[in-house]
Amino acid sequence: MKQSSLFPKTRKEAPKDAESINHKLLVRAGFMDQLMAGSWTLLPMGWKVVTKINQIIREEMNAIGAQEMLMPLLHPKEIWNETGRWDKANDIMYKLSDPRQKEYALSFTHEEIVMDLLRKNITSYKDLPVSVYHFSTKFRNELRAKSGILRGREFMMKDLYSAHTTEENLMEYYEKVKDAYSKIFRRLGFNFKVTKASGGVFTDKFTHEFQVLSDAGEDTIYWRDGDPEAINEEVLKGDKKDYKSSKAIEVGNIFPLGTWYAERMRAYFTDEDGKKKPIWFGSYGIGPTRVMGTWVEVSHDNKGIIWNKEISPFQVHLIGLSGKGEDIYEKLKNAGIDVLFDDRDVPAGQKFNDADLIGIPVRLVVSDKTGDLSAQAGEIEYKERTSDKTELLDFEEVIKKIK
RNA sequence: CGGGGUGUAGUGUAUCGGUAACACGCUCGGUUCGGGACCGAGAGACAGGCAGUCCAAUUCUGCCCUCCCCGACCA
Repeated sequence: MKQSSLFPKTRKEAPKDAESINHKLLVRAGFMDQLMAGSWTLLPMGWKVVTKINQIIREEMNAIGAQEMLMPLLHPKEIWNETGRWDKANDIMYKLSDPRQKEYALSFTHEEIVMDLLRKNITSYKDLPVSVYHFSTKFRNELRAKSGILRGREFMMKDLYSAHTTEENLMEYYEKVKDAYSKIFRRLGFNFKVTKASGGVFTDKFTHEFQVLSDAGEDTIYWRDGDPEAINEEVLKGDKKDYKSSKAIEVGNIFPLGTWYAERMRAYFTDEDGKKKPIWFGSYGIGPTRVMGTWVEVSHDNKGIIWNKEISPFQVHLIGLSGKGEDIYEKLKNAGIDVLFDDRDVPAGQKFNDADLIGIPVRLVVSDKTGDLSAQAGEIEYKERTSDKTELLDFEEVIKKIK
């Protein structure tokens, strides 16, 4: 991608209302744009980042046998009435009606929809277990959207649902998902804690949250060294004196929901003894857009964002000075490298500042000073976003470093 | 939803009763070309909206809206 045609341009100043780090940096660097409170466009680079986050999630979901699909976002009132959540979730659910007065909800989650699929398609214990997931928009009427992209009214979520014949089988899978989620957040590079929490409007049982330690978080979690899990303040009763604590951002949450949904929606299967039994159910969510915002909160400096190679919008940022770089750009592309080539006719300082702001982990510079592969010796300046050191490498060495 | 802020060119700000200025950005020309370079010339705003006060309102008053922050709420 040539930076001269990248949409949009970077900004020198953050919007004046922006206070949170992710809001300031993601807007300045051109990753997202605000339409209204809690509502964001993911601009081309922002979408690339989210796509990479999604891909990591997808790989780990597929690895535990989950099947990807896509469900509607416009839901009929009737299905929400079946569980009583049309009224129970009134505060958070966007409701609308069409010209004929038929009422709908914009999806804030999909338990009811999956349960409907299950009752239509699952008849025997032989049909279970099943786990399905999708990536889609969630609408939640937050009383107060805030903190940039961390708490929006419309955001992306990967939600996974699993169905089982027994509680044991559900809990076995629940643990699998817990491991898969841990693997995802480890791959993404977060310092996070698996945290015991309550279930909110979803279940009376305990649940687990995946909490990234950050002052920008809304939750407070407690843990003791050596414990496998932290505890959310909301469920930690009693003495906190032996615990360490931190603010944290919830990036994922898993719920062992049990048979509550199946009982209300008549989703039964026939077991080995020919008896009708309710399906055991669990749901599991990760918010990729919040993950992006969280990454910026925990990985930036005073110059800009610092992506890691897993979710960086591009693998390398090639800066051409004095009109150089085009041939290196072509070579990198041909080598399969996803490169952002700053071919703009602007001062070098502006290019370097933008590179720092955008935060691609590897920066290459080609100029009169470095020489040019097509010319003679061929040297490319190599620098990592997190380091002040630069070194001169030839093309092959650069490729080796990147891969 | 309660409380507190906020709203002026694309962005960030100034003016604070006499009809809007500056910086950045943008356009054109020229000089530059390794950390947002320089010179010159331009374009760009019925000052969030609606009422009201006043000879006169961006400026004062009221209502509404917006966005941000604190709280409540919250997969």
